[in-house]
Amino acid sequence: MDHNLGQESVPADKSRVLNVKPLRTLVPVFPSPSNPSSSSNPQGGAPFVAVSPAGPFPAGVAPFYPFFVSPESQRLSEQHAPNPTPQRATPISAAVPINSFKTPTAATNGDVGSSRRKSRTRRGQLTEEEGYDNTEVIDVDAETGGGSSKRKKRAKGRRASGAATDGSGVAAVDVDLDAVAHDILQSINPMVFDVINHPDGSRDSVTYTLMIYEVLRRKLGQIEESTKDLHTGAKRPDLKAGNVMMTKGVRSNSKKRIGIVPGVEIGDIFFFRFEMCLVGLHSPSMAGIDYLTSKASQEEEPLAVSIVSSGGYEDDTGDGDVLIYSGQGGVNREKGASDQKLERGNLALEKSMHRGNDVRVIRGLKDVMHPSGKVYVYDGIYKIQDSWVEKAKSGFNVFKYKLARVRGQPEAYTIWKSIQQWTDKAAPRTGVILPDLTSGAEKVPVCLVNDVDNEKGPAYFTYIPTLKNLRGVAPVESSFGCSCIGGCQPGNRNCPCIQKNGGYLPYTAAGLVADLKSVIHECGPSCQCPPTCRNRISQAGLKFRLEVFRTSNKGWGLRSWDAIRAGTFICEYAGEVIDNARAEMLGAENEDEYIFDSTRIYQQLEVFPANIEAPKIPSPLYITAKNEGNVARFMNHSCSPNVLWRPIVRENKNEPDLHIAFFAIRHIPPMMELTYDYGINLPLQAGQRKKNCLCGSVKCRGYFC
DNA sequence: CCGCATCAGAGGTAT
DNA sequence: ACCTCTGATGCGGCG
Repeated sequence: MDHNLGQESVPADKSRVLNVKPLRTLVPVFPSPSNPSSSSNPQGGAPFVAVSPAGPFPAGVAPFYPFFVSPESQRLSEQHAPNPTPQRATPISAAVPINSFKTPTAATNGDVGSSRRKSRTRRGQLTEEEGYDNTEVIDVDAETGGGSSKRKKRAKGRRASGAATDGSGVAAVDVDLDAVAHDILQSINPMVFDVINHPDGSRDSVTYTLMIYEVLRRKLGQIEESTKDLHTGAKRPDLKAGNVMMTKGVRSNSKKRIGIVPGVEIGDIFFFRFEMCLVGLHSPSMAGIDYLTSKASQEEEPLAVSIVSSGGYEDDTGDGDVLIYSGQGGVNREKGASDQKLERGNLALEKSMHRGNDVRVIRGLKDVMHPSGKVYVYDGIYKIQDSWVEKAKSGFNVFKYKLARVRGQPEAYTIWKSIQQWTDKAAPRTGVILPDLTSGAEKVPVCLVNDVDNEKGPAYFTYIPTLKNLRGVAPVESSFGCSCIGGCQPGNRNCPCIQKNGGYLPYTAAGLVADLKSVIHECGPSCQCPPTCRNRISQAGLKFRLEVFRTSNKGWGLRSWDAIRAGTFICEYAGEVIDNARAEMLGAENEDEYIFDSTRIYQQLEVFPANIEAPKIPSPLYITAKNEGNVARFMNHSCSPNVLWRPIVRENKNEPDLHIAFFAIRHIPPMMELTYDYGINLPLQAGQRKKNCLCGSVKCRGYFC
């Protein structure tokens, strides 16, 4: 937590800054806090307060943040009203009609969004009751185009997934996937659809689309594996989730376009082909070449739009800015190999070359964290320089295209290449101060890097990989853990740990959090399952090759050499558990900038407001990482964070083992800073200690605690 | 650990 | 109806 208290402040006494030694004894040296307005912070009482955007807010507490306002209007409201009264932050019933879910009937989907938007606008002017009554609910099922043959009876009505959380802890046997998807879509903040349905994409629309896809995909996968023997469930959750999104029109940039795609940034990464489809980057669910037909482009000839290079055709080239791409065709399921023809994608590439058109390039790479899977890196705009025909090994003709990256674009694929070189020791990582600041305390080294200025490192602290809890925590209901000798199995309805999580394992097979549940119940000391149990994700230590680096204006920060998938556990907040009084004292006097305070309110995911309830955390948790801590102490604040924390309770007879775990909330490309929302203490008083926020996001609210 | 084969799939285009 | 640089899984070979 390297708050920068004004970059103008003078760095602390440099003589105290370490230069050698095991970094186990690194201790932070902070510029003396220049925030005089510290006042006592009466935050007692309220246990963890997580304000759902939909409220309700704690008595006497006003929302500090206009949750339901679009980024644009939000900026305005912040400019004009320092203490914004959220005009639209009215409570919304749990069941929100998804009135924007008109299935695009016309194949030319460009205008669908606008018509939908219009209806939404009109709706926005209705009174609250009218706006949320159910008369206009569109039955999602009635509109389901494909996959209807698979639909079963909806015995449980709209709450098929309710079985997962009804407290019985028993997963429903008869789970209707469409009903589950329906429920998830229903739980989405309607504001999100206003953003998504805009014909032109935006960063928000892309982010929301991907978040919804993730939740759908993981939920469907979770159901699938827990009901495997019953032949219900989607074998390919990625496809099923994508199909649902397409059918319901939950997608961005549905109109194909040449060149940049609004809201999709160079360097963005994807883990499924469908993700790129849903945000309008590359539509085909499998094919490598996307193109506009002559009809769609109103031209005489087809034109290429984007290509995915997945290495399937040996497209290797040493240069990160040049790509040799093979055409499509020449393989037939039954008839085997043949010559490729100048048609479809091949023809489109040819025409694009002659016109000198932009072509988007996505590079598919092997995902080192998940060797079976791939990661797709959007590498920006290329132009086709050359094309020719080659004889492939099979003896048949293959089209080849040489593409060169347009200059002046942000780095993307080359970052991956650099990291690979550092890994292979083919090139040194410059600016390394320490190769491993954990001194071996973690399984993976965490290097300390500064290629910005002359700071030699953070001040002394002791690196500890996990939480130190000297005082007992108030007991929750007694539990004695599970007896899953070989590890907890998805379908096991008798496992008490699975029951505590509502009938499903909280983590997917890939180790991602399946849900946005407020509290995660992991197996713990009183369980008989092995450390490799899938329900012990947060106990396995660091997996990613993290580095603590010097930011340009926020002191030290944290980032990763490895790409991090949304939903992945990153690390816990290690440190020393302290009590409320001590936390208040240290915090109020600005003696400790490394306090984690579970009572701080932070912006919840605005996509699923109704999904978020106040976590039933046994008691408020205060942790200081000033003298002892792990990598989490270096994570900076952002108002548009890419990381989120969740409380984790580990089964431990009468002594609940409470931890704070950090998860990625979106895909994070390598070397992008990891940040979470520190939140603020409530009630927020004028002049209360606040820190100026430097996150630079358009959603920046200006301060945090 | 790695490649290979298998196979059910999806959207979009072509017919 | 046809096409496709998927993605999960299982097998056999490799060192």
